[in-house]
Amino acid sequence: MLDIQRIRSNKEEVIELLSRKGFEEQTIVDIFNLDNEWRKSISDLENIKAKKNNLSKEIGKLKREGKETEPLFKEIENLSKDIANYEKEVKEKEEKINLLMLTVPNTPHPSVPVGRDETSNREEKRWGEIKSFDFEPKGHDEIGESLSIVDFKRAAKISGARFVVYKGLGAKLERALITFMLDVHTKENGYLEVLPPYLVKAQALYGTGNLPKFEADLFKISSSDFYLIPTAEVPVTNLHREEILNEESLPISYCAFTPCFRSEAGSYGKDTKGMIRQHQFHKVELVKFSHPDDSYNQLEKLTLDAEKILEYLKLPYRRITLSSGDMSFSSAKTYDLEVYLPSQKTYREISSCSNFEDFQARRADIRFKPKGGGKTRFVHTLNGSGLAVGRTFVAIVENYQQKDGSVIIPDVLRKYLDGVDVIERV
RNA sequence: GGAGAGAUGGCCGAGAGGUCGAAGGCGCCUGACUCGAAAUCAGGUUUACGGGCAACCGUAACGGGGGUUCGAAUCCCUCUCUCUCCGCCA
Repeated sequence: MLDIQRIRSNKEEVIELLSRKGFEEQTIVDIFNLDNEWRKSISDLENIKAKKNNLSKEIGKLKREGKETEPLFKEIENLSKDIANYEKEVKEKEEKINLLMLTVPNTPHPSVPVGRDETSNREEKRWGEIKSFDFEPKGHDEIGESLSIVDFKRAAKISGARFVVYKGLGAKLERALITFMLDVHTKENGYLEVLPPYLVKAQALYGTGNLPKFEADLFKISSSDFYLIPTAEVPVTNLHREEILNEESLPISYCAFTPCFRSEAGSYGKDTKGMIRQHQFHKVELVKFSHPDDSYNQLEKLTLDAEKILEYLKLPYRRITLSSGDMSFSSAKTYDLEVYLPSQKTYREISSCSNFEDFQARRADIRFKPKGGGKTRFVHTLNGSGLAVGRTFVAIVENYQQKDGSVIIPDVLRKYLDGVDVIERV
């Protein structure tokens, strides 16, 4: 949620910034006008209330002195009627404003390239060498099935499309990746591991900005008010909901492994084969709560922490800055990390690292008390995948495939796989 | 799932229709004393919103929502959460 003060005092600037995200001006104008009306009404309302409070006090005083109070009651009755009317008006305006405010996306940071879609994304760097194969590299789904480490057909039998069953060394490789990533982040990068609930209340999803706009992307439990988390970002960011943190404790860095559940509504026909786009996948997520002055520095660090995993695994990748139009609703700046997939001869997203500034903190009410005293301020929240485990699995299988259909295990993972250094057909 | 108890400021804890934004204690801040510190003494110490250049003024908040009343932390309804006991389960 934006600070409504920004709309009050810098309406034109907010409109311009949001237009970069393709957000229409009218909503901001509506909010601005409603807010003006609201302030007028609330001011009137509070004046009447003050009058009534004074009369009530007066009655108390007269009663104690044993004096007549009857004459005051008529006046109070009128004031009460006025109050009821104004209250209704104020409440209606508040609700309207709130509803609108929840649909306003975060403003993009000035460093974000302006553009309407991914064609305006800016490549920041490339790392690693793209392997040249002396054969036609296969897709991970084909390799995986021939090695019997994944099974799409049986997954479909159980759960339908966009699911996979990992088997044998496949299951073990997935598990190894999770442990490996968590080890790096907790032992080398200074994150505290948390293991949060996978079912959350709607309130948590409002906090991160997934609701109210993106209900269709989520799985909701029909027998209760729970939603399945689309990412660990939701429970972990809400860890400090409605809290006032110590300034000295910032930045707070968490990493969390969770499954993620996404309905993938509207992505029919996209990535239908293989494990790229699933209803359920695993992810190790990095989440930071930062001092506002430090958050862009923390974004760089967090992105490097995610890149480190790719570098340890020797997977070629590039970093891009998403353009204003390609960025998510809540984000002020996002780096995507894309790993190279030989079968597609292109880079595919494997991590998305964002600074939300105070957008989520405002929604979830996460603040800190400045050291020298003064008003509590909202923290900045950040998060990034470190990494999407399923897609890392895909990248390893494809990049480490050999002509005979086997897959070499990257050095750093072997100790997690009881020393297995290659997955071969049995 | 059944029965009961509870939720008050950063924390503990009083308050049982008006003088309560809320006693008292702890903590924290400032000052005095001290070479300095501890101890002691004095004062201060919630948040959000609106108005104001500001001093400050107003409104709201005692778990959330609603109600009774001129007036609610206090009475009523409801929801949530926590604790205890029983059942069930990993």
